[in-house]
Amino acid sequence: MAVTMERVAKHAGVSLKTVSRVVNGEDNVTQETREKVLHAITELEYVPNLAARRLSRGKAMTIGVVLGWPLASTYSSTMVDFIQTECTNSGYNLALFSKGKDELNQVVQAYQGKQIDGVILDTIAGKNADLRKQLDSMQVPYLVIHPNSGYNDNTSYVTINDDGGAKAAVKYLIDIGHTSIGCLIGGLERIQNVARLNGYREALLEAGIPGKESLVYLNDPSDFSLGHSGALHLISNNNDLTAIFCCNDEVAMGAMSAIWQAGRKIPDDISVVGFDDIRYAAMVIPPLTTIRQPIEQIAKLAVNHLIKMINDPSAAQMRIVLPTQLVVRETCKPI
Amino acid sequence: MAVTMERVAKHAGVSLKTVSRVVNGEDNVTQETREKVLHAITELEYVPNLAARRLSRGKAMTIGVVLGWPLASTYSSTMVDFIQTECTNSGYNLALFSKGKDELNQVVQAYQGKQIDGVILDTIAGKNADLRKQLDSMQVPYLVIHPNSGYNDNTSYVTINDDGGAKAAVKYLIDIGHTSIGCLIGGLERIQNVARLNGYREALLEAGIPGKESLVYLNDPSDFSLGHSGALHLISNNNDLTAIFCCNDEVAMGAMSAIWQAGRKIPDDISVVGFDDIRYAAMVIPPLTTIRQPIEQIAKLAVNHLIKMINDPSAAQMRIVLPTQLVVRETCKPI
DNA sequence: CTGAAAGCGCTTACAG
DNA sequence: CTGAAAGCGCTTACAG
Repeated sequence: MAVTMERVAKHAGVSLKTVSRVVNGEDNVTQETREKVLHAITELEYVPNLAARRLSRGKAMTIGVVLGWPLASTYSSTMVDFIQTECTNSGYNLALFSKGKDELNQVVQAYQGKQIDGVILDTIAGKNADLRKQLDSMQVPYLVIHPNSGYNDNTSYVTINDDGGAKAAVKYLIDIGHTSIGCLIGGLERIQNVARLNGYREALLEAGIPGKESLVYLNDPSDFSLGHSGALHLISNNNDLTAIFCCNDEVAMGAMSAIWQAGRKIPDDISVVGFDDIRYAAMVIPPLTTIRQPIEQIAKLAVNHLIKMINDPSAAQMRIVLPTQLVVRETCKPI
Repeated sequence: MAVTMERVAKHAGVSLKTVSRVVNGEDNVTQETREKVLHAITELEYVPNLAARRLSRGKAMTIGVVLGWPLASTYSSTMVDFIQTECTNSGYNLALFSKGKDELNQVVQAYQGKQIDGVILDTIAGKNADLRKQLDSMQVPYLVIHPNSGYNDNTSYVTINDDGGAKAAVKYLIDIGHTSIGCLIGGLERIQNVARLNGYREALLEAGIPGKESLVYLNDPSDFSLGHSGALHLISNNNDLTAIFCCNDEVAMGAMSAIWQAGRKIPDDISVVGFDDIRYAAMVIPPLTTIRQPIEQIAKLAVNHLIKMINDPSAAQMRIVLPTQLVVRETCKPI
């Protein structure tokens, strides 16, 4: 019933194996033969049966993504969207796993059941040492987006220059005249937060501005409510506060709400800078000045390298740190 | 190398087919035999090879989800998250397709290539008549979440009582004393928007409050910027405006920003009600009063019924309209 | 209640 | 450059 390689082979007057060669783009086929086969494929509207390919190849042609952040967070869903596109482009499917849904067993079973060939972990999922240990011991190809510490020496990853990004954000504030700059940051058990805090401090240091404890507010998780309570805290503890650097855009959104609520204006009274450049950053009023992460590029690098690892277990490790970019919108004002 | 049914069979001293019966939960197996097999499975840590199952069953055990909204929208990613969970619970995988990525061909090829057994369309994807026609002609099991009009008589769907939800929201505003209530609504080519507008009008009608053209602002798409420009429009055209009903939460977020920006307070000067109860609704300042959609329930019904359709092409159609619920938070104030 | 055989649609060696 | 055979790990009839 279904159009199979066999039917294509008969139609083209060649062997099944030759059809297989053409379909898989192998090169030891005459131009003439290839065209006959291609014609038959077009005519019969042949589409390969992936299940069969998977079974015979012993590959799932599917990549697992383990999410620690909720998919409903804008950063995660944007990332997954790009990963999905890249998977599709490379002939792979995407299987989603979420933390808190017994992810360790789910992933292990999926790998053993040949449902996935490799795994991408987000920064939170990557903190699960049991998971990593299990993946290591089963020799599952995997890589981490935004790694933390305590990793295997040969764990591959892709991340961004958090330090540099934060520094650029704060340097921008300093350049336009701010000196009393608050900092809203998430839990320091995550290296990204440590790096962003460092960037903040480095920028101050280079400008010769002394740091003040009361200007740094630290809490976890780094979400809307951190931004909200943090901004109120900074405002009430620093009379001269004129700017706030937030460790991500959702935190910035929380800070902005709190600032308005406190009766201050953005950017007239207080300037705000975010981090990530998620979809909402440009939509907020006023549009948020922030540090852009190259989310699409991260997704592409991760998928492509994971596929390399899948096809060649001895593939060189990948450790890439991507640059970020300051996006100036309307939440900052020169003093 | 891999633990197969054959190895389990040998280990348990039964035939391969008996193992298959136990694994698939068929009932014509003695309790005793079953336990022997179960023991062997546990001992060998057997996990079924899905690729093999797919090939032999001729089923992909995978459900496709076609998204018209960007996955980065909170409503979509929340829905997908629930769909994914339900798929996992039912032994299915999830394959994501996004509009604008040549979704028609992607889906058709995936179905022909036995990568997916059926499809769930979101409301926007469901508007693609070519897609639906193609799916119909290929007899692909599919259903729509929040359908529009122009459908086949036997298209299954699950949706919510948009009309009733909107009416409840506006009735609530009326009950606490509001009479000059604005309405921010998306394009009327989508039935959901038509229904929500109707609900708004019905509530006014029942309360004997005359409708005013200047109180309804209509634009597309129904996103943050609609809320922002719409609220400014309503404010400048209605001196007595005391409340705004928004067709979704993102629109409400836009409206809230604009209201603050215009120097008005929420809820002191203007009350706001949203729709959907997305994740951000509770995080916004002040927390947004809104109409909750049972997103999880929608996801479950959709997945479970699609699986029914997949396994029994003659399955009865499903047309479910779920109730909504008013969630009172802090954006509304009695007059 | 249990089992032996054939087949799902490909790919992987192995020949020639 | 091309092909025939065996096999991937299950399930689907068909027997008994």
